[in-house]
Amino acid sequence: MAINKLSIYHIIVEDIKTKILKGELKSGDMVPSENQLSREYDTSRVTVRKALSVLINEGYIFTVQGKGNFVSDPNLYEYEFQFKNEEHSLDTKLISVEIVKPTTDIRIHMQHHSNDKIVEIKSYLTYDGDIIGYALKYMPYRPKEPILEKEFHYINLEETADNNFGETVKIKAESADEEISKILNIILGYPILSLETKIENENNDIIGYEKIYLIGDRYQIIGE
Amino acid sequence: MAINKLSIYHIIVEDIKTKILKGELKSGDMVPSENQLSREYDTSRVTVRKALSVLINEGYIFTVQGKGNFVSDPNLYEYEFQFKNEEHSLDTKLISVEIVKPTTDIRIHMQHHSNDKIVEIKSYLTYDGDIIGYALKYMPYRPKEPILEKEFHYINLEETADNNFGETVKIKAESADEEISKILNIILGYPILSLETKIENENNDIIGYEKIYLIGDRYQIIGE
DNA sequence: TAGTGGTCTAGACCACTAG
DNA sequence: TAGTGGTCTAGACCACTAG
Repeated sequence: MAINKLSIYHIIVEDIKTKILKGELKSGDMVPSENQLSREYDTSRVTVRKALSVLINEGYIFTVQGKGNFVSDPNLYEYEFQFKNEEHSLDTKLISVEIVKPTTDIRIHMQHHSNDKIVEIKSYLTYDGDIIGYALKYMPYRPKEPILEKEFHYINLEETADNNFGETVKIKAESADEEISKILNIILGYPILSLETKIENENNDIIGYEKIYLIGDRYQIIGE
Repeated sequence: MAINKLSIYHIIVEDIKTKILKGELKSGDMVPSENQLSREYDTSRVTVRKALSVLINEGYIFTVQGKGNFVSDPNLYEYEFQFKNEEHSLDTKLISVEIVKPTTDIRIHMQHHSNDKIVEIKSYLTYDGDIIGYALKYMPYRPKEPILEKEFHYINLEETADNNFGETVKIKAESADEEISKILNIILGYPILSLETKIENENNDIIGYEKIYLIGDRYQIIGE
């Protein structure tokens, strides 16, 4: 096997990875600034940014402009999950599935600190065929590792009863906004009851985030 | 919504994407060399490389040192998904599936701290054919590695199995805002019941986010 | 050998964040 | 305001490819 001469940015990448793996840099910690790293490695800022881009791309850190780069939560590189319907008359109808860049809001909800794109699933909630709501689901998306030939499975969001993981639910009364009103064919400001769900694993990491918008004057959610 | 001024590298990215989508650049075709693009866009090679790195990252092209950059196999960024409808009365109707830049709100929800695009799925929730809600789903998006010829499979969202993942759901009663009211065709302030779900993996990373908007005064959800 | 991408310099100015 | 990341310049030299 050939021994590759490490370029400066590779060295920086390996150093920071090592610090993260050793625990010297923990989740949420700020990585030394670009200027600091430039001085530390006696290199240009461009080279430092090249190194950071690699780390961002691999999910080790994430960037917040004006603040710095921060260590991500431990990543999952495989996402297998599906969405499941409630076992009631309430049903869903797929609107769209997209792989997108997550918004800040979504990232916060999902505690998604990496640079990874996420899967967004939009669907209608129907009851006896009628659209009574709108559901938004978010999941981290990751391509397979080059070596690993695995498939991504999106596991049922609803089925959480039989697992050991936790979930948090928020129930809100909202007014239909432009997007939602369009989607649900209701007027702006129309009251909406929303259910926001965070799916967590045994480490309390959020592995999924879902928000369901129910047309507010038609349904009332009673839950826990 | 703010209008983002396009940087040079963004322009290059969009131009090349357009050419690929229009078929002017086909799978296997060589992208103009870095020097050619530098001259064409009257910019530095560093900026051109920045643009190419974005395209590489998104799976549109791949690099071969000493030869050039080449358009990836279209199949690489296509993804398949299925949706299963329970035979219940509540149903969903797909509105759109897009790969978009996440809004701040979405990023927060998904705790997605990068600017990566995400998959956005919009759908109606119907009941007996009537639109009763609107669903927004978000998932991280990642193109496959150029070399890997794998497909993305979006497995039935509704169909669940016993999985090891968790989810968090927020149920809200909202007032229809402009967007939702438009989508759901209800007046501003109209109550909306929303269901927001975050799907997490075993590491509690948010791998999916969904928000469902249900017209609030028409339905009542009973669950747990 | 000519052309390609890979790494890197030593700056510059802009945008965003927080006090 | 000071510090951070974002974009960009106008070069340089190295590594790889193919004729």
